[in-house]
Amino acid sequence: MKSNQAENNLPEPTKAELEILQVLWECGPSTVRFVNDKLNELREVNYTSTLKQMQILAEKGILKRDESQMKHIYIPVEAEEKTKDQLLNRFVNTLYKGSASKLMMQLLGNEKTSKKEIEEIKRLLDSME
Amino acid sequence: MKSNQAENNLPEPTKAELEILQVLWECGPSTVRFVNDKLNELREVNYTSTLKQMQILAEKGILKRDESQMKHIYIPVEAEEKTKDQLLNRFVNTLYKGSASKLMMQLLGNEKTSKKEIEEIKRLLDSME
DNA sequence: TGTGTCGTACGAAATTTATCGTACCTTTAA
DNA sequence: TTAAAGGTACGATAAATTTCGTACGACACA
Repeated sequence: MKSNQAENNLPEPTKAELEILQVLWECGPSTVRFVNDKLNELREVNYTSTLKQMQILAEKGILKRDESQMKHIYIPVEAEEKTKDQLLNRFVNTLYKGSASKLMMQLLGNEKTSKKEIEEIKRLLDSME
Repeated sequence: MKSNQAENNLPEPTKAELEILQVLWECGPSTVRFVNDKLNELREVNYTSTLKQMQILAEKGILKRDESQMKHIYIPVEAEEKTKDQLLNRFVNTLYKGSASKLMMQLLGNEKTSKKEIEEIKRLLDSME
């Protein structure tokens, strides 16, 4: 008995589910075959594994699908931005007690964050006036 | 067969493990009893569950422990910042293709991020010259 | 010197997540 | 009109994570 509902309503996608969402976000509504091929560019996955995942995603209400054709087309219910927002919120809450600026500090102190990125961020903020 | 090694060396902490790390980060080196009490302020967990988790954490090399007393004292091996860095990197890579500025944009567009936070971030950046 | 309390060790069950095998239906082309 | 290719459905299994029960050793103290 564990609810795990997001602040709005949809359950948090798992790792494997997120992988699939990424493909759909990048490529738009797709068939299982297409998504599976994409995934196999990175790692080996059986077609039916991907199928099952996408069916689960649909059950959970994270994806909806067009069944009018034999090749079902899967579509994310929520926009990419909205889902990422949820994940980001969860992340900030968990690791930085909800403080975005704390996260920023971490980001800026992170050697993996390039000078170029930092410049880009500044530009963004300036243009926000 | 799944390695799941971070860019440096330590395996990624799981959810339950992260909960424990947070307590240790906040309160410093602690006994199982103490950590378990802390966790129970939020949710019900059996003492031995926490014990087991912390033993696993120690096995994995994420925690070390002082066994000189009967009440073992557990201590994170890596500094809080370093571990969070890893998690943040993974997060940015996964969701934003490694672009910190993309994450920033998401953060700034996020209604949960307050004006006050945004001001704070700007101050940070300005003081970074 | 018991006996209750508090500690660790650790196997095993429960849960969650991920992967796959098999059945079976549809379409297509020889 | 059938065989092959390719689709969905779905239970079962595997793998990873989490939780817990039980055993047993240290210590305090009546």
